[in-house]
Amino acid sequence: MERLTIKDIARMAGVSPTVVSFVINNKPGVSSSTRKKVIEIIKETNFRPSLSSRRLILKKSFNISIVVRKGASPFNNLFYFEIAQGLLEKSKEYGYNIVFTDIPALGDKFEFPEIIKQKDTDGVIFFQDTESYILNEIENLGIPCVVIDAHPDNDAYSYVMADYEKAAYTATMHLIENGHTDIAFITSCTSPNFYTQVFSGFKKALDGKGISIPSSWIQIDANDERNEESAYECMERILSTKNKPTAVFCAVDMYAASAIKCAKAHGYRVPEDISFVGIDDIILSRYIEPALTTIRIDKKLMGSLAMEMIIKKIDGQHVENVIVASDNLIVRDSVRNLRPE
Amino acid sequence: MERLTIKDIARMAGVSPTVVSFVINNKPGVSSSTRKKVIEIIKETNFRPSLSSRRLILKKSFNISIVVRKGASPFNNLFYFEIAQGLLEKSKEYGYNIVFTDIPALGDKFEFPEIIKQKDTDGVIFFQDTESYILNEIENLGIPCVVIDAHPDNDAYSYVMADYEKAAYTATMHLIENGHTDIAFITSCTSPNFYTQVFSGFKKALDGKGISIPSSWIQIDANDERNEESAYECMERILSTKNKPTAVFCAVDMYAASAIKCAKAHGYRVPEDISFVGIDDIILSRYIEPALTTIRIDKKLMGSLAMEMIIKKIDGQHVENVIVASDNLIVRDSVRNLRPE
DNA sequence: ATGAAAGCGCTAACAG
DNA sequence: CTGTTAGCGCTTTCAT
Repeated sequence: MERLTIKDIARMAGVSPTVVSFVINNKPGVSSSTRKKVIEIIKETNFRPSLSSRRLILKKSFNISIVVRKGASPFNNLFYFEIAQGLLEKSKEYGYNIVFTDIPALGDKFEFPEIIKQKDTDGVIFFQDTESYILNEIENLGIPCVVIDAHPDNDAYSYVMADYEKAAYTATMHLIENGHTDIAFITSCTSPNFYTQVFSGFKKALDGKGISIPSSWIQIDANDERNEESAYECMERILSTKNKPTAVFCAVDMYAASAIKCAKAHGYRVPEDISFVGIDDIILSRYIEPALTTIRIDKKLMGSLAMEMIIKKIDGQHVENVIVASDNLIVRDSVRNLRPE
Repeated sequence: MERLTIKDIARMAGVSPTVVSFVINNKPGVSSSTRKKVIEIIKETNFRPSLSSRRLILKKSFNISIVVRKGASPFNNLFYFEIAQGLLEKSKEYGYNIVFTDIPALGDKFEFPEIIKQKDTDGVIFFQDTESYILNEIENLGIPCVVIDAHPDNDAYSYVMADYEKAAYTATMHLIENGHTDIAFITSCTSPNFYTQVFSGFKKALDGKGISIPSSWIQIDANDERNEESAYECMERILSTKNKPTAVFCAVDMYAASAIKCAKAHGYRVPEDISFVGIDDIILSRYIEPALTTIRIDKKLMGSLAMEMIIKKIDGQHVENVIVASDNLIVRDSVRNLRPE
């Protein structure tokens, strides 16, 4: 079965291909009667114009690449997927394909995927922190890009990120509102921007209530590569101080999972002896024991916002970076209320 | 900066576009000296032929769509991601784009994504169970497809799936080898094929040792939609029988997670009082307490096999369905050894 | 071994 | 308002 072309439709409708093209593209300059006729035939025949031809003449690929980091942790992968769903939904409205690619893990020999080298993409969306030389190269190729959930040092690139300061503030305040004043803090500091945000949110909450804590309760050596062990060690250090905190705020749910494991291993009950809050609301958080109270980061929203941004950029419009509100507290079982009822 | 074309390269090399096309496509009929010259210039200029043109003339999209179910559980998403990585790796070798799409959740009004309607895809890969009328429609459109990790009722469609019978057998044998003979079983039966496989693996292990169990220990009403509650209820039913099993085999890790939760809630210690094994090795399994002993299903392998299949089908070759070996036991902490040391 | 030319299916001047 | 026509950048037949 031969594929229909615009010519066939034109013949069937008794008009020229131009006219058909016009109605397909919703352009003015066609009498409403012919337009109606053409539309009817298109519907009847279930005709779709060849994307390949349009790509060629329009010099547009109708592809948007999403690039993820090879060898990212499974938990990050889960994020990716949530983000991807946001992207996908939006992409449909605009007629773009979402094509999935990856780049080597941090530190490995870097190379762009073929789709980018061939410029078979109208825009690219990076997931999470991306070295700026990569972003530079993309820019050099003249391809618009936006990065999702990174913590950029400057505003040279478009991004959509979560408001981690607000998240940290909300998490810490929840502890305070439950009567905690002896609050420890576990975070990473590999991304300066992330660290700054999360720390200042934490501090703001404490300062607002005039709470002070020993510096040994601030542990900044968790990191994503050795997630589990690093956060575990942070918790051990906190537990080895003379005064024990009644609660610990973890910058990321994964750290909380490890820290809780550590606390239990040392004979503490959670939340009876020590309470925990995290940020992210990863799927795991519902399954650890006790289920983790946390701040939900809306990855799907971030995905659809990023999609809107990249499309604007492709269309040559100016875009503002966006920071999505991140104060959605999910109360589960990891925080004990110290207040008298 | 204007994009280079095959014409430019031809001019620079002092040959005709035809020749350039020939060398790009590795076709014979070019003297090795001119070939060398052309190759050199291509390298120098970093030239890549326009994919759009090739698509048009070759009538090939160089796209392979992967279609996932909208609203699938986050756990499935994680599977998807692993599969996607397998696909991705392979796709690079063949120069296809992997484009990500979704279809409505089971039961919702069905519609194909645009990329398929437009036939802007050379093949499609479905993730997990897919209604056969959908597969039929794709076939009608003349687009090759393969489905991954489904449990097809017949062999009309190409698929790659895990050997769940073997997995079930291996899991159950592990229990038996640890001295268990009172073994309960939690599964779903919504997919007849899956149920049959898993049940016969379980039975085979039991029969081999002449073990018999009360039928009330066989609970088949777990299901993926209400994962958590359904498996929990299955476990409650098992616990309400007069004789308690010393172990339970769960057809899927998720069921094990819920069943363990249930056992603990009823005051049983795991694995001291009751042992558990699952199948899948989802990420969660390492994090529940105790960490779950399970059979690993290699989703990434399934992805890359599916990619090889779809490419063969696109090239008009015959393909055999593949069943990937699934007896990789991952021993963790959820099984107690009843045997004297 | 190389080149000229046609054409894939569409869009967009331009002419009528 | 409608039609003619010239490409987009490649592949491929057919001459040479």
